[in-house]
Amino acid sequence: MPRKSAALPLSPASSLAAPVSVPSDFGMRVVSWQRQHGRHDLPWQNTRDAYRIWLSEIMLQQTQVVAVIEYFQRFVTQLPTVAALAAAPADEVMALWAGLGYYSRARNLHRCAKAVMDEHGGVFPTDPAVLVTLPGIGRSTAAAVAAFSAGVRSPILDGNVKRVFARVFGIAGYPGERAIETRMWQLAEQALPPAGPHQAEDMIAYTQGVMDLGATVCSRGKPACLSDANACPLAADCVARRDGLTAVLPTPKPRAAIPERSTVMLVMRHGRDVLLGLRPDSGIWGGLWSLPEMPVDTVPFDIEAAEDAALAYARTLGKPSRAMLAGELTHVFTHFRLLIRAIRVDLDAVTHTDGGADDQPRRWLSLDDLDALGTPAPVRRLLEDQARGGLF
DNA sequence: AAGCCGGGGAT
DNA sequence: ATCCCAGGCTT
Repeated sequence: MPRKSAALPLSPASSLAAPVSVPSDFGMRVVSWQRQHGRHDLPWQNTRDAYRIWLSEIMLQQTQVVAVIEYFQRFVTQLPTVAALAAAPADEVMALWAGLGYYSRARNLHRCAKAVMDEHGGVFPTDPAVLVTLPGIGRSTAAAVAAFSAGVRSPILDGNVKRVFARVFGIAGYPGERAIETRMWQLAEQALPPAGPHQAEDMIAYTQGVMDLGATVCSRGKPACLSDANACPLAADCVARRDGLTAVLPTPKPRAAIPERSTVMLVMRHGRDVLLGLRPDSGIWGGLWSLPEMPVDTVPFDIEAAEDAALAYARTLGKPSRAMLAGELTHVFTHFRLLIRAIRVDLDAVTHTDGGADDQPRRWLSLDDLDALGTPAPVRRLLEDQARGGLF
C-alpha cells in the first residue's frame, strides 16, 4: 500500500484540535485481557526482583523479545545481582552484551548498577522520579521498573503503546514528533487502571498487558481485530478499526528529505514538430521517448548560457531562429526530486533529422499526435503545453 | 528538534 | 529493500 500523506483522512491538527477521551474502564479492560490472553512466561516475569526487571527493560529497549531472551538468561546466570554487576569489570559486561547492539545501553547499565550500590544502598528505587535520574533509564523505563517491581501507578509509553493509542484514539501524526508524544503521555496517564486496593497487581497486569496487546494483537502489519473483533478488548472503541485506518495509523516516520537534481530539456520546434529521443532501456524512463537534455553545470542557473547552448545544439539540426525559456516544473521520484527547465528553440529549416551524439534514435513528432509515443509524465505536460501554444 | 546508536525480525 | 523494535542520550 502506497503511503500518501495527502490521502490521510486525519491531519495531525484535526486530531489535536479534537482531543479524545479515554473510556473509564480502559485500564481494567486491558488488565482482564492480560490475565486471560497476555504473556505470562517470559524469563523476567513472575518476579519482583528489581534487578532482573530493570535488566530486562534495558535489554528490551528497541530490541525485540525473541532477541533478548538468550542474552537475559546468560547475563543473570553470570551476574545474578546488582552487586555482582557493579563489581564486574567493564570487559565482562560488554562481552555479555556483545551482539545485542546499542552498546551505550551496556555502559549505562554498568554505571547504573554502580550508582544503585553507591547512592541507594544496593536497592533499586521504586519512585519513577528517582529511577529516571539513573543512567540509561528514561521516563518509560522508569515507569516499567516501578510498576513491575513495586506496583507503582505510572504509565509507560513505548512503541507498542504508541501504536495501540494511535489506533484506538485515532491519532494521526508521527508519534516521534513532540506534540504527538506529549498527547500520548497525557492519554497514558488517563488510561491507567484506577488507584485502590488492587492497584499494585493491576499495574503489573496493565503494564504487561498494554505491551502484549501491541505486540500480539495490535500488530503493525495485520492487526488481529481485522479478522476477529473479539481478539481485542478495545475494538469496540477503536477509531482506526471503525474508520478503516489501521493500515495508516500510526503515521510512519517521515522519510528523509530527498536530494534535488536539475536538468535542462530542449524543445526543438520545427513548425508543429518537436524533436524526441528514445531513452536507453536501463535507467530512468527507460524505453520512453523524451526531450533531449543538456547537462547544467552553472549554479545558479544561467538562462542566457543555457539558451546559447541550446542554440548551438540546434545548429547541429538546422537553422535556429530563437531560443527561450519555455517552462519549469518539478517531478518527484521515490529517491530524488527533478527540477526540469525547458528551453524552446524554433528552427526555420531542418537539415539533419537523425544522428544523435549518443547513438540513441531520434525522431520528430507532431504536437497534434502526442498519443503516438510514450513519453514521461512531465515531458507529456511540457508537450501538451506546447500544443496549446502556452509558454508555461 | 534532530541525529545517533545496531542487530535482527517481519513484510 | 524498508520499516520497526519494552528508548535514551547528545548536540
